[in-house]
Amino acid sequence: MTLVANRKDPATKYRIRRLRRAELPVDTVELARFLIGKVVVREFPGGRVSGRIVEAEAYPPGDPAGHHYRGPTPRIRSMYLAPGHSYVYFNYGAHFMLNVSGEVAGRAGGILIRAVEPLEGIALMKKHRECTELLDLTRGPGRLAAAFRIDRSHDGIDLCKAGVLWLGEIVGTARGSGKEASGVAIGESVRIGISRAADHVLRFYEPGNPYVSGPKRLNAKP
DNA sequence: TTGGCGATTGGCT
DNA sequence: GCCAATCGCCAAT
Repeated sequence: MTLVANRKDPATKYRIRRLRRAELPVDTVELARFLIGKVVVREFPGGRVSGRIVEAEAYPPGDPAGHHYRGPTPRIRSMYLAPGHSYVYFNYGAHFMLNVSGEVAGRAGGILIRAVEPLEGIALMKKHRECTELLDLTRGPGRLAAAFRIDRSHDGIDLCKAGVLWLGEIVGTARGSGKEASGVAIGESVRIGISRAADHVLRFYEPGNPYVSGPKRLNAKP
């Protein structure tokens, strides 16, 4: 199932290797699936916060629900970067959203990281969120950004490079990778909270994982 | 220059 | 389950 069992062993360390750009699918929808099971790592001077991606949504080129639908604007410039760059925006006057660019440079596509399963730095996440409920720390895009203290300054970062924010894969456990390596199916559904293209099945999640957000009807288990 | 609106959350019924 | 809060973006004036 999940890696939640590791809570029983606080000393558990994860070995995480950074993803290389060359291994990322150059396609927003494929990359969204690929990222399920991968890890978001946030480095602080005092420690590290990391979490395993359990839910993501694709906003591919031509998608009426995508910010890039009406052509390029200053805000969305990072979605035009090569796959594996961050696109961070501020929404509803209150929350930052972390996205990963998914198309070849010059073409816009984004993947919204909607939820992660906390791995390292849980105490730090609780502090950032001012919340002690483990299940509420990173379940939802706004919460995840707050727990990782991701803001506008993290827009346009190369996530395949060492730095304050990067993408990785757990080394040494089958649960570290996505569908192909683990053999576990990835759930699919329509996306959450949008009005246009509301019937497109572009949301991907790990069935049964308690850190997946959204209503039950969208989170069918295997 | 302005107003409508949003890839959400948390609090209250 | 419903709904207000809140503010940056951008299309239209």
